[in-house]
Order: sequence, then C-alpha cells, then structure tokens
Amino acid sequence: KILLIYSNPVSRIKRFLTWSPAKKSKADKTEAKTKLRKEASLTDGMDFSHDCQTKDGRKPNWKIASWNINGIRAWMDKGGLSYIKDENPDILCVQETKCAEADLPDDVKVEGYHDYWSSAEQAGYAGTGIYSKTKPVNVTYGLGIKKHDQEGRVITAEYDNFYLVTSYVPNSGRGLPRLPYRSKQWDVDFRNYLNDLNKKKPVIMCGDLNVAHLEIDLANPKTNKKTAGFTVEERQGFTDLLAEGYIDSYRELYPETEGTYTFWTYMGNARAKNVGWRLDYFVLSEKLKEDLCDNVIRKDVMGSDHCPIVLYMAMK
Amino acid sequence: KILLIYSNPVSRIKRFLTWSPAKKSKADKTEAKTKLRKEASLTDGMDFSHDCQTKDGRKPNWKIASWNINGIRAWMDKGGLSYIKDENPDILCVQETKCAEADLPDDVKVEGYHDYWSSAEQAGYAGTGIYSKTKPVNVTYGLGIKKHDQEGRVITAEYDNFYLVTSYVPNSGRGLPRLPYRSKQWDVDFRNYLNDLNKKKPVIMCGDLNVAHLEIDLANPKTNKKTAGFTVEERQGFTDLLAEGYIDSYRELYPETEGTYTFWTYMGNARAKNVGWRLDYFVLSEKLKEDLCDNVIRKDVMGSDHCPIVLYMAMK
DNA sequence: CATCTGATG
DNA sequence: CATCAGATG
Repeated sequence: KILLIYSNPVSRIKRFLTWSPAKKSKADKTEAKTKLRKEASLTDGMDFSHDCQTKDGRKPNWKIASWNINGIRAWMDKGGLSYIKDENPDILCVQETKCAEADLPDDVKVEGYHDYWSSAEQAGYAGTGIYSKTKPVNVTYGLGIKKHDQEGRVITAEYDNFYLVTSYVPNSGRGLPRLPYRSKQWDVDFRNYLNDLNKKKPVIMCGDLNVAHLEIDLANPKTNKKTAGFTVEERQGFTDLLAEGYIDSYRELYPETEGTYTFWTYMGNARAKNVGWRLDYFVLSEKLKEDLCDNVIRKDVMGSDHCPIVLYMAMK
Repeated sequence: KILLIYSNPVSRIKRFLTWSPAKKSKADKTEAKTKLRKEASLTDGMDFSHDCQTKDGRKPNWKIASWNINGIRAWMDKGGLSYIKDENPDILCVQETKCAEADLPDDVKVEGYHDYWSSAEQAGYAGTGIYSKTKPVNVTYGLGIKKHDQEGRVITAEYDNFYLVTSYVPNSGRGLPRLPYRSKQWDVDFRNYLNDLNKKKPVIMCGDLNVAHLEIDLANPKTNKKTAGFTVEERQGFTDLLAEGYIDSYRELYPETEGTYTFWTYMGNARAKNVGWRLDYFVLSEKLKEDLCDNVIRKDVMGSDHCPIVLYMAMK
C-alpha cells in the first residue's frame, strides 16, 4: 500500500522501504545494507565517455573529479559509490562528508582506490575526502593554521608532478555572520597556502569554493548580492586568488557559456528550473593551462544538491 | 530500483517514497499528502467488533479508546486516522502527540468528532489529545498547578455522568533523573486532582501512566527494578492511587492473565518477541465497576511503540 | 529503534 | 528541502 509520495530533485531514484518483521541481527542488517548499497546506482545507464585533448593535440592522462556529496552516508544510501565505478576517475575529491572518520561505513572503501579523510571536530559537519588510484607521495590535512583546521576543510595530496588540493570553503552563512572570517582570514590564508605549494610544484585545487565568481556564474545575480556566495568580498577573494597566477579551468575553456551551474538549492524545485550557482571549481596553476583538455559539469548526476565536475588533463 | 530495506515493527506497512520531479506548489503537495493519509490505513481488514456486557447483563453504551501514538504527524503518515474510523469509539484519547497545537496538520480533524489538544511548551515533546463524538459539557487542561502544566500532560473532559481524564504521565528517564519529581510531586498531585473530581462525578482516567504495576505487567520484572516504569516508587504510586477507591479495569477483569502488554520498545525486535510492558490503563472510580463490560488490548494494531486499549462501559 | 527539533546549508 | 546530531523515550 502506498503511503506517501515525497518530491525530491533526485528523480531517478526510488526508495522502497519495507519494514521486515524478521528477527535479524545487527551484522545481518549491516551486510544487507552494504549489499543494497552495492546494487544501488545513481548512474545507471549513464555514459561518461568523453573525447578531448589539449590545444596542441595531446590526449588526457589524468581524470580528476570533484563533488560536494552533502553527507557521505546519505549519498552512499542513494548508490553514490556507483558514480566512482562508472566515472572511473584517477582521483575523486568529495566535500561535505558530514561524518567523523571513525563513523565512516566500512563499505566506503572502493577497490582500486586509496582513500583519505578529514573531518570536522563538530560531528556531522563539513569534512572532505579523496579517492585516488595512484598512491600520493604525501598527504597532508588543513593549512597548518590551527584556527582554520578544526573543520576538515582541506586535504592536500602530493603527486610526482603536481599538488592536488581539495577544499570545502567556509560558507558565510545566512545573514553573513561568518563573512569576515571567510573573506579576511580564510581566503587570505588559503591563498598564501596555495602560493607556497605553487612555488614547489604546479597546483590543481578543486572543491566547493562557496562563491559564484561572476554574474554569469549564477542564475539570479541581481537578487543575491547580499547572499552568502555572491557578496563583493567573496567574489573579490576569488579574483584575488586568480590574480596570483591561477586559472578557473571551466571559465578558461567556456568564457561565455551561460546557465552552467554545479549547485541548486533543494528548495522550490530550483534544479528542475536550473536556478543554480557555479560554486565548484578546478583552479589550476597557470603553467598547467597548456595541459588542460576539458572540464565537464555532470549536471544530470543526482544524489546531492551539487553535481560532480570533471577535469581532463594531459600532464607531462 | 530498490535502494534500502529497513526493518521496523510496523510490518504491515510499506512506504513507497518516490521523488517526483514535478513542479508542484506547496498547496498541491499538502493536498496530495492529505489524500494519501486518507487512503493510508493501519487497520486495513481488521475486525474490531466485540460483544460484551456487564456482570448483570447490560450491553455497553460507551466505547472509549486510548493510545500513545508516538508523534501524531508520523502516526498520520502511517494512516493512523484509519484507526478512528475502524474502531469507531465514542472517545479516543491520544498521548505523545509531539506537536504544538498550531502545527497540527489540518486533516487532524475527523468528521463526527470534536477534538481537544494540549501541548508542551517544549516543541515536539509529550502532548495529549481527545477525540469525542459527544461534545463534553466542559474541557479543562492540566491539573491547575503551574509546575505540572507546562507539558500538555492532562486533559479533562466533563460529560453528563462522568469525568474523562487522559494523561501522559512523566517518564522518570534513563538513570531516573526525574523519579523524585514523578513520584513525590506528580503522582501525589495527580491523585489529589482525581480525588477532587471523584467527589463530584465518577472518573474514567486513561492514558500512558508510565508504570507497570505488578510483576505480571511486564515481561522482564527481575531485570527492570531500576528501570523507569518499574521502580518501587512508581509502582507504589499506582498502588496508592488505587487505594483511594479506583480500579485498574484490565486487571480487575483479568487478574491472572500474563503476557498482555501495551508497549514494546522499538529496540531488539521486542514486539515480535512480546517483550513488553503494560503501561496504558483505564483507571475507574470504584462505583463504575458495576458498569464495566470489557477492556480490550489491541495488540495487533501497529503504528506506534504502544498499542491502543479499548474500554466498553454500560453507563447509567 | 523511532519520534521529534534545531543547526546548517 | 535536504543533511546530520542530540534529546527523549
């Protein structure tokens, strides 16, 4: 008997919850859940194959994806892990895991990938993670500045030829209570952190930067000038970062393309109406510009209020 | 695609949640939900007909039901309102509505019934309600003692020939932090309150009294002597109440029947194993003993961690 | 184990 | 309109 129909932007997914009267042990249930998670799929039938190359005709040898998954446990319940298998990136960075490392389900591990996690002291808040096929030379957590490093917002993975940094940048909050911290402290210290890395090896930084840079980067620029993510301060912070010698890979490739977003609020059917924001980025050291093949926004992949973004690089 | 199977004692009910991509207005959704609530049923195919009479052969003319519904909004989602239609009592008392009066859904109203609500100041906590076919002469809320009346725990409905009192008695809590309040203050003042009414008209008091009176009233008396609901103090409180001239209608009729409970914790499949407690009662003024026809425990009605109890009376 | 709220986005 | 936590039972 059908009891309730909820709406939700995750239109491809149905959840069939049945209350089994069986007397199952906790281990049995965990096993059943793990099995169902394996079977569940967010990406069923999706084709992620994509042909691209650098300007000088070199094919990509690295595929890096980034996704704010809005709660790794909920995301796994929806079949999020299927994305990794189907996208098959060399690296997947996730943000907003909302889960202490100790509480991560066992089946968070994916065959063929090393995984690295950073979580906030506040339970169920923020948090980032990296899946990587290649084992990084070194992995570090945070910026090395105590006031910034309580919320699991940054992981840096060092590879032979580059640094990969993933970040979940602090949201300024409703009514902008955290805007001063965000723009005067975080943005400055994060920029310095990236610059220090950039002196050693080129940097690929990705994640939910919680800013729509230009008017083209959100559906309603006029009405959001005082909304977190589109204040002058936050936008200037991003401009200042790029000015230090970085590029916004998507905008570099598609300077005029409108209506491409990576986040839509769950409220008011924003995603169906494409009332969104581009908050997720790949920011590359300028010297990597020549190696850039493409940046794809997987707007049809559901499972979060953000969608994944994918970077194709032909690294030397 | 099946994503997850949860277990839950409500084995008769399936919840089919689909995320519709439709762009529906809030009013549309509320309407759809109301419709689904109407269609949903907890009591589908259940037969509540029951023949009984007083010792001197009189047939019942009042049917009164009581149920701790553990959240009226969740209960309605599961089709709780179907119980009222199918049981068709003259009066239904509910406890643990967990809903401020202002937040009650519109469809909480049931045709043919007057309804009365009392809610706690603390949102989502405790709360009681009464559905009544006959409009009571008068309805009052609480005990008239401020310290007891912040939690919506008592409603008194006065009828021509009796008082009906429904109560959700304070739980002593894990580790018994509230046992002193419960036994030294509440139990005493509630007893006095009932005695004052009893001087005027006979009293029918019902609800979740949060006590299993005797060893026979719970599955595991030995291991629960220090658990809220079976402490010496709480049991003595009930004994003291009865000593003032009241009867426990179920135990009056079935003094030796074992294994009848009205509550089973959701944990560990307690209900399937019938590891329960009798916490819900009808307590009657002694002079109503002669009018008592039966007291039925609807142990198969799901939808809460308590089940409904039903009193049949042949009132003069 | 299931109900709520409240913080957060 | 989602996530998760924490209180309560």
